[in-house]
Amino acid sequence: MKRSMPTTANRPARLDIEQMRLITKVARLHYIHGERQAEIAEKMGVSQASVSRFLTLAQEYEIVRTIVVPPEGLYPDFEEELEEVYGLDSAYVVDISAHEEGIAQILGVAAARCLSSEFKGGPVLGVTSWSTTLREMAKAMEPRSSTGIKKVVEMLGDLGSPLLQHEAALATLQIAKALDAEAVFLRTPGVMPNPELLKVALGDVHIQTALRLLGEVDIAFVGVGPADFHGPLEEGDNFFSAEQLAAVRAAGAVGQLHQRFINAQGLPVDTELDKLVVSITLEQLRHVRRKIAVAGGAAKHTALAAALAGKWIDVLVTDVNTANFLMKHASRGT
Amino acid sequence: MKRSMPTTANRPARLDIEQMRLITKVARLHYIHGERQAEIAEKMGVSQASVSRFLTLAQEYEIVRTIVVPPEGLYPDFEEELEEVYGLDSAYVVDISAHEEGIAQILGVAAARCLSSEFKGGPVLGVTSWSTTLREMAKAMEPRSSTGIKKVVEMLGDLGSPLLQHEAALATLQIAKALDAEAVFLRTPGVMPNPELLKVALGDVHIQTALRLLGEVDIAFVGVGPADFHGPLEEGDNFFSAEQLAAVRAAGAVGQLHQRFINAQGLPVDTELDKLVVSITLEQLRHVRRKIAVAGGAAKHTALAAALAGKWIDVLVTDVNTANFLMKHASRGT
DNA sequence: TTCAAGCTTGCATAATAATTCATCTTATGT
DNA sequence: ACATAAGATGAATTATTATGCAAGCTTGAA
Repeated sequence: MKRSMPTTANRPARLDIEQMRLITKVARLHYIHGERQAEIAEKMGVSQASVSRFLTLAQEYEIVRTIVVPPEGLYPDFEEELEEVYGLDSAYVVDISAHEEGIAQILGVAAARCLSSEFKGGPVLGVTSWSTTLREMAKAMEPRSSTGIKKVVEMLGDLGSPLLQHEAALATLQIAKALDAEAVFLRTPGVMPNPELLKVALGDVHIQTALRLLGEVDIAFVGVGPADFHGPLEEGDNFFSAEQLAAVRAAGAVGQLHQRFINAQGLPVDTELDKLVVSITLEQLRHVRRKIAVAGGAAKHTALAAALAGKWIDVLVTDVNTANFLMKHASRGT
Repeated sequence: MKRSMPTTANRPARLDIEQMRLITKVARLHYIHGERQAEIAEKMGVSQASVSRFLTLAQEYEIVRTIVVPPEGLYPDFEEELEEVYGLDSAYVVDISAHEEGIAQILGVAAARCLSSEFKGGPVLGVTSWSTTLREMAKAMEPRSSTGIKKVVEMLGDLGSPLLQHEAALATLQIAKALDAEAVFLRTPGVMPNPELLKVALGDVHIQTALRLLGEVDIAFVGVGPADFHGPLEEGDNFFSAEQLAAVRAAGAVGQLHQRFINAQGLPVDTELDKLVVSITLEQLRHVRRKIAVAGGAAKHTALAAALAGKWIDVLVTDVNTANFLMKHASRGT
């Protein structure tokens, strides 16, 4: 574990399946069963040096991933208060003060960790993989079976660049695989230029299947964001124009859930834009039993407060600063 | 990362928040930024030893977790479980769905690895080339030298049509060639109509040579099948009659190894039929050092479970569905 | 066939990490 | 205040892991 860490994993060409098997086996023996390289080497009839090299390869191919989870329960007071004030089923507040960068990664990892307690029953899980946080969560998820989840369905069409779309699809697949469930994609632009094009898209049978499934979602990762450009999005790619966003803000929108706009009280802001979006509707979202939001960072403060006010969230995973803001906001409001 | 791995993380009492932050920070510096313990120690003004201890704590508190994600199509967890539950030397599980047509090749590679890696001293290899799986394997085997194998001997006489017999002989030859060994054939009907004809066959000197060699087999590809017609066999050609099979099933047989019947516990089912078969006896098979079974498919599930129960298999190569069945079967059994 | 380029492997060893042990701190009972 | 035990800490040591290098194996061209 020396200098092979720079995370910038160069992705060499695909390897022989036999090689992969070997690497995986070695990785499991070392990291899961805790055997020393020398032991493994003897067992497999190779040199310790080779075992070391296999483990390096395992890192490069991301067969092994080392994740650092911010410790849980450092802020029990915040968590209880948030649950109390906003009527949440549960709140997770993580500490990001020690870490300059990568809030999305930290939240994602935290979310992956609290999955185990949240996932009971419910055969259909809804995700929005275009969110950076959720993609990080996908990476940090450990494969496990016997979750009740049968299907993992995307709740929002494509946004952003083709590269981003690809990554989103990959993340959905990773989540599905980790839960031993089937992935259902929603491969169509998430925001259409005009209502007619949306009608055309709805003709596709795959799209129809996915959209029908959105009415049966049991657990959803709610995507919360400001009524503005944010994250990896820019004007141009499958998204609203600056004018459209300005207009909807003028109509009172302060945030959106899967690109469905809401005002400060959490009520839907009904505009024409709503007819351009391919995503779970607020009406459908209302019937989801468990709505999980994983979000943090100053940019999302107001939107989160709105979503909470509208009771759109059952489980919140956020950072301590955001928790702080939300508490102050609540006391100001009342 | 020495011997603190046993997963049985004892959960020490809750720690100070500052302590937690410190540990998290150290963990991130080390695992995410890849800094050495000495660097971190200097940066934080403590000794390298302390950093090491912090990292150990991080493991214990599960602030760092190392996850192993098997590549698509690999099932190391199944393999380990099978080895554990059935006391196998090694198990090899392949993905059927992904490589619909290439599965035979994968099995071949697997078998070749079993042969090459573990045995130096075993000069006699036993095969049953009438099995479809084994013939496919023969085709896929790459020539390799320096296996200790000197002779490849057929362990079961002819079954099925003349064409099939020809293919079987060819497969035996291919395997022998690939291993740079001598092929010893057993060119006589595998199932005789009556005991007298069997005696006649035993008069042949070639047959005698082959049968004598069966007592010295070191490695065997065990042929496992149901107590029924199966594979390319039909009533009529060198095989039991439907009545005979029904009778032996009534006597408790659920499967057979080279046409020697066994019951659900893997114990021999002794009937008259045993005197009609020209193949390695169960008694002889028991003394084979390495018994390799390459088998899959729903038809063989029960028979495989029986063979495993009777400890007739040391190395198992199978498909993921069969592995699944075998695991469920094992847990039901206990 | 022969040769060389390009890989792979294992040995020996350098680099890194874990542990022991003596020492120092701190908390607590008397 | 003193004694004592429990806990931390770091220097030195031991254990483990990574890597430079040369030898061996393949492949492909001549």
